[in-house]
Formats: sequence, C-alpha cells, structure tokens
Amino acid sequence: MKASLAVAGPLDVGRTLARFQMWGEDPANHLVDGVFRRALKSEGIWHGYELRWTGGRDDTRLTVSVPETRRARVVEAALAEVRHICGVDLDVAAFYRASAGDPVLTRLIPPLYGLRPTLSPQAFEMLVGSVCAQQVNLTFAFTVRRRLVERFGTPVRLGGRTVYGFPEPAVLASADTAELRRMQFTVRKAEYIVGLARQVESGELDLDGLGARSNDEIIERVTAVRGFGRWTAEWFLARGLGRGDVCPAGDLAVRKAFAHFYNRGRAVSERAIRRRAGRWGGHQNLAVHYLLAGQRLGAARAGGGA
DNA sequence: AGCCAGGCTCTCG
DNA sequence: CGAGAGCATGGC
Repeated sequence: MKASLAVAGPLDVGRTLARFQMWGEDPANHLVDGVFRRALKSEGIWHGYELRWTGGRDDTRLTVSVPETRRARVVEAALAEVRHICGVDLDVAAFYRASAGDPVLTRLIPPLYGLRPTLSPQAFEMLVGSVCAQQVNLTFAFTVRRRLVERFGTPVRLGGRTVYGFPEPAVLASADTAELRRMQFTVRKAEYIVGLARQVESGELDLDGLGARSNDEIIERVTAVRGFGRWTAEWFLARGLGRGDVCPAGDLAVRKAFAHFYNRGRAVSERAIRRRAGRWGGHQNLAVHYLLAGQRLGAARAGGGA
C-alpha cells in the first residue's frame, strides 16, 4: 500500500538522507540506490516501509510504500515519520532569504541546495544514538550502534533485504551491560543506555510528552538523566525534535566549523558561538547544518573522504 | 605510539 | 556557577 506527499520548498532528499550512511552502515535506516528503507511499529506489529522520491529539488514528491499492509493507518504513520525525517516542516526558503546578509551561508547554499537537517525518526533512537557518538569519532559511533541494533533490534524483511526496527526501551532496559561492553561500549555508556531505557520503560521519562515543552524545559529534563549532558540535549532538540532555534555550541564539529568559516581557523568560544547563532533566531538549526555540511564539502575538495 | 574523536561526571574554588 | 581533572574506547 502506498501514499505520497508533495513537499513545498527546497528539498534534496538524497542529500538530506546521506547522513544515514555517511560514517558507516545504519541497519535501522537503510539507504541504498536511492531508496530509503526502515521499519515502523504500528499497533504492536513491525512493518517495513520504503521511501522513494521524484521531481526536482523545488517540487519533490515523497512516496512511501508499505508492502505488507492494507491498513491506511500504518501507511499514514510511515508517511508522517518520513515527513519528520526529511525535516519537511522546517522553512528552508525563509532560511535562504534570511541568509542573504551572511557571505558564508550565501556561498554554501548553492552547493548544498535543498539540504535539510536529517531528523531522527524516533526520540529514543536519537538519544541512544547520541550516547554512541559521545566523545568518539563517528565511524566508531556507527559501528557500535550497528552492533546494538543488530543484536537488540527487530529484523524485518523488505524488498529482499533486512532492516531492523530500532531496539525498544523494554528490550534495552533488561539488556546485560556486560554484553554491551563486548560490543565496545564503555562501561559507562552501557549504563547510560540501560538507565535511559529503564526510565522510558517505567514511564518515569515521557519522551512523547517532551515535544510539548519548551527548549529549556527539555534540556533540563534530558540532562537530569545520567549520561545525558547539554550536548546531547541540544542535539536532541535540533535533530530529534527539529527545533529551529537551537545551536549545539559545545559540539566539537560545530566549533571547528565556526572557527573555519568565521574566524580564519582560530578557535571561537562557545559563548561567542551562541551569540552569533542567536542572531539566526529560528534558523539556527539550519545554519548549523549548512556549516557542518560545508565543512565536509571542503574536506572532500581537499582530497579527504566523506 | 600517541594524539584525537561531533562528551559526561565529579570535584573544587 | 565555571574550570579542570579523570575517564574509556577505538581510529588513524
């Protein structure tokens, strides 16, 4: 069963989803040959779905196919998830207009046209993924997360391939931290993940309810969980909830990007980054993503990889 | 071998 | 509060 959606405003789906395979394989978010595959749990059952896209970057049509169902509700849920993942609700056109006065962004927009922040499909998935990425290089982060997904996730066959439903809180809540250790999680990170899963599972932490709260309230709530600091909370706002007015100024890559683009390579303090980003208002999230992606463009041009 | 990697907790002033 | 030490695990 299929459903589709026309997107208003610039969107390059391939560019936006590339993050899912930029540093390694993500078995829960499978992107290959222009098809995005994922598993969604609806009414207690996992369903694999496929996303394809057509049209130009200014008139993209997203089409979701859920082969194994005839329930409209399931397809609608998949379509809603895809909308979120692609950042459809972010006003990219307004961001482009507002960037006219910024030479850096003005220069980055053409080569990145249609890029949107790749939003994490689910809050729990985002938070667990963030722990994987704390203080390690992203290639390694992808590796340990892949192991976690393949071990604790739910395999779903789809189009001759296997995608994994991301591990559920109930499963990770009772996971053995020693087993996570063998996947090369540190002892602490294993505790962080299991601890988070237990809070979610018990209802102590209501992830779905967070969406209705303010940025500051969410940061306060998330950082109350052991292992989840400001960096994680801000990325959760930006890339989990798709909030526009967030800049994870403590992020190493963000700091390098600001140094590179705005200070001739010399370090910029976190405070200064927040000050400057604050002037972007509701476009901070977009601006940060363009700077990060711009850094990667530069690295590729300089002969690096990725 | 040693520095680096898209941090976090804990402690102390 | 804000800074700094200590931590833990691989990649290159």
